[in-house]
Amino acid sequence: MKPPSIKDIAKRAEVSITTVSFILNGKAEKMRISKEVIKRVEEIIQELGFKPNQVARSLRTGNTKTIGLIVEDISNPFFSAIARLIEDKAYKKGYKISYSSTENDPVKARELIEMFKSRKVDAYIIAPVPGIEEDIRQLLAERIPVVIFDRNLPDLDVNYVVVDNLEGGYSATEFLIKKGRKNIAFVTVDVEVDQINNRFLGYQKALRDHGMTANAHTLVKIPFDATEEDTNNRLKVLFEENPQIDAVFFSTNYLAVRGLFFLKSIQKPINDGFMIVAYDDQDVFRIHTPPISVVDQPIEQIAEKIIDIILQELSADRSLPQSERSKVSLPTRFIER
Amino acid sequence: MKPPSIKDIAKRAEVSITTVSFILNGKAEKMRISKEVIKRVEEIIQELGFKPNQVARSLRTGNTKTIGLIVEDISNPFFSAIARLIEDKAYKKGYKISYSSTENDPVKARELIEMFKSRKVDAYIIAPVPGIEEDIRQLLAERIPVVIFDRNLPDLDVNYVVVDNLEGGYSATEFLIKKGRKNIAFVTVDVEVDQINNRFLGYQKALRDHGMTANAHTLVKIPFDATEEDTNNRLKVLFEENPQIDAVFFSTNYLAVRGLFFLKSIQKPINDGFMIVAYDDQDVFRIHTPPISVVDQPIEQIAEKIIDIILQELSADRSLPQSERSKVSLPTRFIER
DNA sequence: GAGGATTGCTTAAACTATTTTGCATTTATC
DNA sequence: GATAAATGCAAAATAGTTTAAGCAATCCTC
Repeated sequence: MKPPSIKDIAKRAEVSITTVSFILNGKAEKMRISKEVIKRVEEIIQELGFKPNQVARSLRTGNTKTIGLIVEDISNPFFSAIARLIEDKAYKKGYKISYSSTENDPVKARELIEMFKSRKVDAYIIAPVPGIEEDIRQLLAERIPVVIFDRNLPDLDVNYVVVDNLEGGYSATEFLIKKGRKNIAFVTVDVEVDQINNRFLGYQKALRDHGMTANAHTLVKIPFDATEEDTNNRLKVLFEENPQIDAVFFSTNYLAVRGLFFLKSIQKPINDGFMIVAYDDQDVFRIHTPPISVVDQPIEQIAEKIIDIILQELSADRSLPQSERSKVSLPTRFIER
Repeated sequence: MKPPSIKDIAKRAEVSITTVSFILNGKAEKMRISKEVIKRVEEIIQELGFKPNQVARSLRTGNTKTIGLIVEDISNPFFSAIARLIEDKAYKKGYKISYSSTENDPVKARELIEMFKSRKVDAYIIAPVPGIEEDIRQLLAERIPVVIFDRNLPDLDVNYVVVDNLEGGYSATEFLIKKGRKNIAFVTVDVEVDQINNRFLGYQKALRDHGMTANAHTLVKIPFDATEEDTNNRLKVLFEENPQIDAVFFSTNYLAVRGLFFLKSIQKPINDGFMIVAYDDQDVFRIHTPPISVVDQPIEQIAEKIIDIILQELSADRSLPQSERSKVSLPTRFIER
């Protein structure tokens, strides 16, 4: 019992396929199809429960009504929250989302772009990894809408939505300094991405502005694919070799979570003598005792901006000369707890 | 600068489209295409960077190499973790995932299935809502692979992967009873889904087995779309009207999180005199002071089972008589903290 | 009042990029 | 010179959209 095709509808209504197509696509008026025919066809569509085959449609029209979402890890709360918000808005415009996780691996990222290309997704939303600049440039050359977010790729002229990570890093560090911290460790992920770099630069700048300098010994770079155990070991070394540390700034949400577990495991209390700040406002940080101060990213705004840019480009006449790229940088908000 | 099509390759190699197609699909041997031709064509494919148009391919072959994932809310850590694990395995077999969130709304769920149908996804992974039985039955009638998970739809003969929620509810409740709790409240979501019902039944059974009965006053059903404020108000009423409560069992992860925030806000301590258990092992529960005991679902196993079933059905010869449906129920694990 | 344009409706055929079936041609073998 | 093997292609099919054209009746113009 195959689902009916447009041909079945046409046959049953005793009109041509074209006529059905016009009616389906709201061109009945323009093509001056009689009210009776429209009614008859629509009734038959109802009756047989006909739904146009989107694949055939895509082949002919060249658009799939699908947006490709490429992130670092869809199970990271930051990305899944973004995914959820984007999905909602896209859905209202008839777009579906296809997602993939890169694990910060440029090879995989490139493969994913290839895969999405062959699937002819209409637009791309990408949390990029360095090393895929050329692939993105390629997309742009084909005039396919692209927005990158979370991180920028500085030498690429592309729409982006990021937050001011330098400011974010600065505010977190300054907070700690004002709380009298003298030895602020910086724990980060060992990936050369723009947003992480900026968080570090903000940290560095805040230190300098207050007459301090970053200490190479208390800067820990943890590989993205490090296990929890591995992470713990590195943190252990950090604290053993640098007992003077009186605060830690974690540059990513998941590292901060691991850090909290680690501190709990070694029973190091977080208090007036030892402070923590994290990136991203998540439940864990609010619920922790004591609560953890964080640099909060405006997730709703980020998602909204992304999808607005995408939908706007999708609806724009692509034959016209391209308008300016949208370059959006949103402020972070430091939440003191 | 459009990407090249198979036609361009054929023209450049001075062979027919058919030949290129055979080479692309590894049928060159079988179709006795000469080594030289194969080599020449492959070189040109390389040179022009040709990637077959998956849309055209799908139209012709009838499969899209896409799996539709329909969950309650992709930003819920339980679902996003599942999504991530499924994605990995599917990707290795050349499948992509398209996702959507139902918000427990049967109307939206039905629309999503329709949308996926018109997009001709090859298989469905669904965390179902009551009211979509008929739509799923329809899919099954068309012999499309479907796995439902998280919740079962009892009157449907379909593959499913669930956990033993009755046992889960039982173990959590029994733990509290053994800890000497006399008045255990049950806070749940007001949706008639199988897994939530079973958690309640487990709770009820444990009470009965220990000579107690569920108290209707300490059973709180919170609408799925309730705001946090709304949730707080309901919890406030619960505790004000039932000061005798000495434990709460939250039937879902997000309600437990809200509950913890609420308890924090009214400064009600969690200790030997007042205990909490939650569903799903999440960071928040582990990091909380004191740590919260939970009913842990084996997420990796769930994801693995789901995708195994799907991939197996996708690779099976659909013309053959259908083999038995897979009905998987995995054990939960109570983690005492 | 003859020829062309317009109107209102409908349709045949082309097009999208690929797979697949059945057939055609060439070359080698005896 | 017939047969078989080797090699490759034409054309149909997939399910839609879109273009250009057809038809009959009416209107316009010189």
